[in-house]
Amino acid sequence: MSATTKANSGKKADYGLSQRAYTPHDHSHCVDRALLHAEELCQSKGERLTTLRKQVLELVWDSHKPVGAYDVLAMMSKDKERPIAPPTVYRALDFLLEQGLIHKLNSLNAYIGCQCPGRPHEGIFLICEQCRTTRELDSTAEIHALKNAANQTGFQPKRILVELTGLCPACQSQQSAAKEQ
Amino acid sequence: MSATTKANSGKKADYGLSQRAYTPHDHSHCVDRALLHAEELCQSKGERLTTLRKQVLELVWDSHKPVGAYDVLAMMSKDKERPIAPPTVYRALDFLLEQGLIHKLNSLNAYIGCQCPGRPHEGIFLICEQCRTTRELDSTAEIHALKNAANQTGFQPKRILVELTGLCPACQSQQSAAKEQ
DNA sequence: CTTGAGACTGTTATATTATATCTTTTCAAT
DNA sequence: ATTGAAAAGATATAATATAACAGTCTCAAG
Repeated sequence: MSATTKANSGKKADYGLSQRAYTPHDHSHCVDRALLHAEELCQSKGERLTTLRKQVLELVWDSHKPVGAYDVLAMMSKDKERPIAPPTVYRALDFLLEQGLIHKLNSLNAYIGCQCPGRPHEGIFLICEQCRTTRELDSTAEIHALKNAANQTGFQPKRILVELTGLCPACQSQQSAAKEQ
Repeated sequence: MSATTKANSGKKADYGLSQRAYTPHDHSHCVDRALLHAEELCQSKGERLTTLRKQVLELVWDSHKPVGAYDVLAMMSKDKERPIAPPTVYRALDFLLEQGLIHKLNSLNAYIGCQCPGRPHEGIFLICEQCRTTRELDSTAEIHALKNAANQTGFQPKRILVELTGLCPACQSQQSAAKEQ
């Protein structure tokens, strides 16, 4: 088949930080960065990033994989006498969605931390069907092309949702390795 | 704004039949056509388009708006002593999805008839946030662009989901008319 | 025609995801 | 301290979807 090469040999756009989703790394840095961004963003907008909301954000950022609302719920309830109730989690998720700090993946009913908050943008998500690792492609050109195509038909687009499901680099090489046996 | 004209004046891609979703028309034709296509397709593939499945397909095609599984359920149960159970509907929907006769709109948890079955394709959906009328844009160019962009990053895309939410031509003119008052 | 295997449907129960509503708490501004 | 608005707690329930098993239909092989 085609390009499974790891290091992008320089030709195309810089896909930046989120590429690290696929490679081992000290994930606590990602979480720290996300929390810091969130603090700053909320500060500047006069929004309240409460303990609860921060905790939910941190749990959503638990990995580079999408997390269900009830996963968050379970994680939060773990070391509590009395479990948290769903609305508590959903309200926090809704807040974070509104602030653009997380995204909802509609094909999975799950949530993932926004990899480039601040800049308002509409994500294109690359979801690995095997390991579920999900990466955000901040590619405005394609989004524009889509919106233009829609406009051509008289439709006035406002929000756009793009989710690609397939195999991430790691899972591709794993599969081809398995085949060689 | 732009092109709401019925007969496409030749310049751009042929957005064909589905444009009619926005304009009054004898919808029974759409349903008949869909059912006929379905018959032919199943025939040719050796699949069984049973009464139940046909009925579900017909109900999904009830309008150019997405329909929830439980809407179908309700419609089917209406003139029955004993109501239909969810799995019955979901199984039929799954079958129709597999055959490419309907699509699922993930942002709405709802289903809509495929406006160009047969040709395997991946839909781009234009969902009106006001009247919910939904139209399928059979635009392969943008899909390719997206897949390419994904490939550039080493991701191997398999399925793709694109949903645009906004205002359909009819609801746009309604809104601007309302403003003029 | 019979029959048997597989496909389809029925039925019951339950899982998963999400929201409505009302109460209590927090917290910043007065 | 008071208070008013926003946030969080608590209870109930809605909406969407699937698991598991039993019964029925279909159709081709005998």
